[in-house]
Amino acid sequence: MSGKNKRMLFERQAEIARAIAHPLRIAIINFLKGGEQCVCDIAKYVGSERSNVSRHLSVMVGAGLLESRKEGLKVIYKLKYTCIVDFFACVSSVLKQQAKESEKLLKAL
Amino acid sequence: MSGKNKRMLFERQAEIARAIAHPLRIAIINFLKGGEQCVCDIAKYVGSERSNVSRHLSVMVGAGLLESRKEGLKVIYKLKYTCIVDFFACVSSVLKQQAKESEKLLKAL
DNA sequence: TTACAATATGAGTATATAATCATATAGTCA
DNA sequence: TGACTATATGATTATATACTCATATTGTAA
Repeated sequence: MSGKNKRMLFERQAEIARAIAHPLRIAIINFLKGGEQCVCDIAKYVGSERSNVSRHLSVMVGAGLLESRKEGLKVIYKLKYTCIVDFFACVSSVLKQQAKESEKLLKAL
Repeated sequence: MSGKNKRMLFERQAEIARAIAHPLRIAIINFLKGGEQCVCDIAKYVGSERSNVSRHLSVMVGAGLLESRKEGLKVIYKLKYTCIVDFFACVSSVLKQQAKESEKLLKAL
């Protein structure tokens, strides 16, 4: 792959990572793992203003992580690619290893 | 898990995602997949100022993704958790699916 | 039609992040 | 010692992101 194409790929990958990189959005992804949900229920779940949640949802739609459909007054969002969830498997293993390290350190005191 | 602990977990996960979410840092991670490297070589590889690269490296060290050691004048950085690389497997599959979609759309015109 | 509910979005403000340049620190070697 | 190299970091500026409030849009139902 050429340098220019690599740069474009890294840019797109960063876009997706940025779309994940917010605690509220991670909470939303976790909620949507259990199935599609409307904005109002997502807002209730994550405990934030609907307008704010709506913006975070559109960030993720923009990055291609979510898709939505209308159902009467409501807009229903769902995860488009379930493999996003795998990301958290990796992150969790990192956090676990970090926790182990701190534990070791603690015992050494 | 309690709501408070969940929030803390999401915060830590977001921290890690943020530490990945920059094209330069993704380029660095890709470079380090091949083995540990000094700042000067990383800077050459990604085509950026050493001071800038140094900052990006410290962001990733701060999030616990990298570790470093001194070797004479040089500081050598390496990936601490190789599973970080798995994240890109997921992202790549998302990008591939998105590319397929655009292709379909293109053919329909 | 009017009143209401769910969602989206513009505007403003606050905060975070990134890049650059200058400078500091630490190690090497003549 | 002094000159040099690799790296880190303070200060500045530019840009991006997040949150809030007010308002617009769209659909429902009386």
